[in-house]
Amino acid sequence: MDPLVTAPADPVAAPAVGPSTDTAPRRAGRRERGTGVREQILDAAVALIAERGFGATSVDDIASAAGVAKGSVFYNFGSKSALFETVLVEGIERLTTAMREAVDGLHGRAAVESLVGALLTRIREHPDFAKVLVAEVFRTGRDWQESIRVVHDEAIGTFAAVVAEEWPERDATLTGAAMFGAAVVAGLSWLVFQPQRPLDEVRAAVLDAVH
Amino acid sequence: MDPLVTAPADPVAAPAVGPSTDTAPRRAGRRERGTGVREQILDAAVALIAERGFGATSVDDIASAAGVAKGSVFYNFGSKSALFETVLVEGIERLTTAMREAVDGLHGRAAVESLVGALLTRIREHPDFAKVLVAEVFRTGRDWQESIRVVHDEAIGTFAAVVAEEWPERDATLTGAAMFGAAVVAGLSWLVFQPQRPLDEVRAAVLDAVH
DNA sequence: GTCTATAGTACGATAGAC
DNA sequence: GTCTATCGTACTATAGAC
Repeated sequence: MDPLVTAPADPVAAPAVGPSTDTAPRRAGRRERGTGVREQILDAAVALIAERGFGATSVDDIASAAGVAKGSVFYNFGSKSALFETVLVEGIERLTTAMREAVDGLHGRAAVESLVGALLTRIREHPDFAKVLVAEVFRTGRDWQESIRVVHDEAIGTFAAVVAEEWPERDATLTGAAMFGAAVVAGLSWLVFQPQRPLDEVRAAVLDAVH
Repeated sequence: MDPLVTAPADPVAAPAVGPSTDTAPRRAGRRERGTGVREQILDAAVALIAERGFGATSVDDIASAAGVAKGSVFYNFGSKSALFETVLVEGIERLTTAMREAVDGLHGRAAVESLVGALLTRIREHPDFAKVLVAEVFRTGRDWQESIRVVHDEAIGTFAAVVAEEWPERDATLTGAAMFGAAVVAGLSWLVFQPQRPLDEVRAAVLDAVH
């Protein structure tokens, strides 16, 4: 009766090296994503919080999944809440950038199609952040409420701008929320419950539903 | 740096009566919703968990919001997880019933319109459960995963059945997920970010988006 | 800048009076 | 069946070695 299912392999699986197997552990030459203590912690945090939720994920869990000591988490982020807020803010930036690039120069139906495709692509490539976003976006009264409001306004606002420009008779904000919701819920249903299907089918279904 | 902040007035504000100010505390004559220890606990739990999340809500918080002692929570539900699973299961039952009644005898576009209206009405009347559902529905690997899968399948399946019957060329499950997502996200955006607007406008916007 | 060790607290759950 | 009191644990955060 236990989950397993999705859980697509831990980000790092705890190398758990001692403090000084290498004397120069962070030479900072060329560095890929996920390298560097800070990035490792962020990656581990988003993966664990997506599965279990913020409250059910301890800093111990995050630290050992990232292969660092707990003290390093607090040194780099100050508190568990601040770590989570960093996860949100960085994820929002990436999501917003991708959506803005997708609509750039497009209008009306073509803009919606591009936006839905970009959103589904991001959900496929970063499902953990998508889950965290959905779980937190309607929750009021937490430390990171302001960051959440930004996600909501940016993500839905991108759809709303297209609606306002092309279909001025519609309510842009609510229609934008509906379109965003259609793409996100279909996208996560796809990844969580039937991940083998190709992206094109999902995009087609969303566009069938929202046109 | 501690939370506090919002915490918008407890549902019951802890009457905190001693054990026997009344010698016959539960005569079980006529009883409205929310009366009875079990129902008070469930109501308090869904309200608090919707705002703060499962992990950030303690059994102490739930007990005092419900005006009962912590021991009563464990006597009635056995564990914090089991309490939450009860919240989910009972909410699912009510949601499913409402949606099934809404489509009964209808087909195609009329069925979709009725379904969206029923869903928005339920979200307005029980926003706490809607928030909990959205927060948990894509999370894998928790105690109540099976209950979550049931919510997903029932709620989306109701839309999917309409799609399968009326538009057999479409992918019923994904299209149903998109429609469900459109209604839920627009509905919660409405209640959380612009609650003054009338339901009709929200329904119209959702139907604009999904037609 | 990362580690280990620990302080201090809050939590889930249980036992027993009433 | 609900209460109060308490047990044991696990957690966030900090201090200090390296």
